[in-house]
Amino acid sequence: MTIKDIARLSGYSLGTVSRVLNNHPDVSEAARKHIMQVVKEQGFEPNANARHLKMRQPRAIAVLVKGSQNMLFSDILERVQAKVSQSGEELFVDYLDEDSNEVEQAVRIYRQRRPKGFMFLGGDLEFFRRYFSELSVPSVLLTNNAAELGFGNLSSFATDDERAAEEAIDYLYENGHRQLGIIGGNLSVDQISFRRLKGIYRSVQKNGMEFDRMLQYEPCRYSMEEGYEAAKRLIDKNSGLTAIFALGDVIALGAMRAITDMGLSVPYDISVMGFDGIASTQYSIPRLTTIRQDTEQLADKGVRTLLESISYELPPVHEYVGFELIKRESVKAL
Amino acid sequence: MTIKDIARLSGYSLGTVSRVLNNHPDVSEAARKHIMQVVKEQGFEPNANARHLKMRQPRAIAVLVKGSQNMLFSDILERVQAKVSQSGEELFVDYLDEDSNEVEQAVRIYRQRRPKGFMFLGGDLEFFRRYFSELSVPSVLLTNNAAELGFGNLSSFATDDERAAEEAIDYLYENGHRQLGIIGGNLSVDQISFRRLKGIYRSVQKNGMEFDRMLQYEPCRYSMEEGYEAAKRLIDKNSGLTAIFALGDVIALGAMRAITDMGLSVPYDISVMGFDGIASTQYSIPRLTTIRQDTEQLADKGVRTLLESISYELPPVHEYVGFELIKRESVKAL
DNA sequence: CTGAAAGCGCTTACAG
DNA sequence: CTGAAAGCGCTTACAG
Repeated sequence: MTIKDIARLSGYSLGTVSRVLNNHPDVSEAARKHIMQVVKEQGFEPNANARHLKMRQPRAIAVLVKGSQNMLFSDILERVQAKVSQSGEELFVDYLDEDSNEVEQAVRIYRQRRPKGFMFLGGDLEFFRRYFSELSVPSVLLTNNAAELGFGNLSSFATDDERAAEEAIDYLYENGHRQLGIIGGNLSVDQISFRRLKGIYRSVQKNGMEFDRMLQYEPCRYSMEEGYEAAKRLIDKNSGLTAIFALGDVIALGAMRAITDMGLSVPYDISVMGFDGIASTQYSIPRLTTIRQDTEQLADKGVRTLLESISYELPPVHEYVGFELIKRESVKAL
Repeated sequence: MTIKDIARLSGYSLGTVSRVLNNHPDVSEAARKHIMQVVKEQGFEPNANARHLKMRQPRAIAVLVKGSQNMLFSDILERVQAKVSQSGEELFVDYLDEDSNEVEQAVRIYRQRRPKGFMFLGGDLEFFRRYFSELSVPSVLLTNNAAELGFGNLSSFATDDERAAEEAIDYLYENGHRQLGIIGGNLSVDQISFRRLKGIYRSVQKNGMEFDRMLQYEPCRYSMEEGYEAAKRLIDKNSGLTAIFALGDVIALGAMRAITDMGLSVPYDISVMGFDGIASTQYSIPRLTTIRQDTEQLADKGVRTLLESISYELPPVHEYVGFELIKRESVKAL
């Protein structure tokens, strides 16, 4: 079933059928009606490959997601999908490992499929610095700020990780905690955890606290499993801790389990705080105190900006969206 | 940059370049080497639209996932992706709402993109019965058994939900529980929960227990939030329960939170058991006793069967993969 | 082993 | 308002 069959069946020419299918104005009402009816009857849908080949400006927007198990990203993706499909665009979703090169992958996808825009859920600025110049279509990076890169076709929306982490530590400080442990991330590689660490230092200094990186920090990846192990290592080498700030909720969830397994209680022996605000933190026992990233804003601004910069020539924008410190049960006042 | 440019740059014809790109055997070593070098230099990738348009037998496999927040499906998807990309195939992933019609969506995708196979993560047999005949490419349904439908191009791999649920209840019975509550699913619509319910009834009868559907069952969707509410409703109307079996882990996690909020303890006042075996059940407090579905087997058999039936004409296969009852902390012996 | 040519299913100036 | 025709970037018989 091709457009040719529809032409034959309707008695009109190829061109007219195509015009009807593409909602061109210069076609008679009679033709439109008749052709649409045949299209319905046959359940015909134009072949996307042929269409894109011809149109040179394809409909699809590609989304690259770093980590398929990342609940924060699934949350954002779900919203992005709703908004994009509402605007009639097509979405092409691709998942990558947490530490693979999303920009190289985007370049590959660009050459193969010519999407008209890219949305990155998570991204490493180093990869962007090195490879992004090969990408000429409008793009948006979510959850990481790319202002310093200065690319003309790359916008970004993120949480102000530094300020958010600073507030987290301030909150712990206000609640009487002086011996803090930090788990998660990897300062040398990952800018996001680096920024959060920076905010942590700022609060530590501002409040006149001590911070011994050897004794109070354990890096780990963003998973419950690694959060569990990191918390154990940290507590093993530093038994004086009264609170642990995890750089991600899943890390925090793993840490709470580890603390419990060590015969300690959250929050009576050790308080725990997370970062992200994923749904399950509301149902954990105890409920997790965390910094909620505004996934709705992130998705909304991201999609709007991407769509706009596909339609018009616009300068890139780099914005922080609000975050919220959610006080729940996992932090105790000393 | 098209294949034409590569032809010009390398001094060979279009056809030869194409042959090199597609690894055809009948091309000289010299030509292959030279052309590949030019391709490398230019970072050229053939346009997928043109290729698929011409080849009529496209590379892509489409995966339809019901529910983007479903951790069981993300787990399976991650494995499916690894296996498929390892075999050099392309993957097209599309997410749907939990209750939207995946088969209609597949028909739409088929007409637009002509994938050479479909993989369904989750699926409603009613939708398959009504619409699947419009799909003529090899397909595999995961986590639900489609044997009764008898389609020649649809295989399926699933957990034997009935037996698994029966074992779950047996286990609760062996541990002294007689007053059971069940939450989750919706017998009238959803076959999977219907099968689990069937297994539950079987165990109940076999063990000579009582079961009053009004007082011992609360349907709900697969989310922590609904699990939370369902558990509350159930306990409110029936205070004698000693154990709750949730038809999904996320439901169970929500239920544990609800029980705790009611001032009760898991497992000392009420035992809780889940279904699925998602990773976070290992880190919840208490750790959740559950039925683990074998996502590795599901993904492996699913991908292998799909790939094979794309290459050869094979009769469909419908198999159950093993499951495992994981005994953890949320169930107490009475 | 290689080139010239047809054709995949569409869209869109160009005439009329 | 409509049709005939060119062409998007590829692949693959068909000759040689």
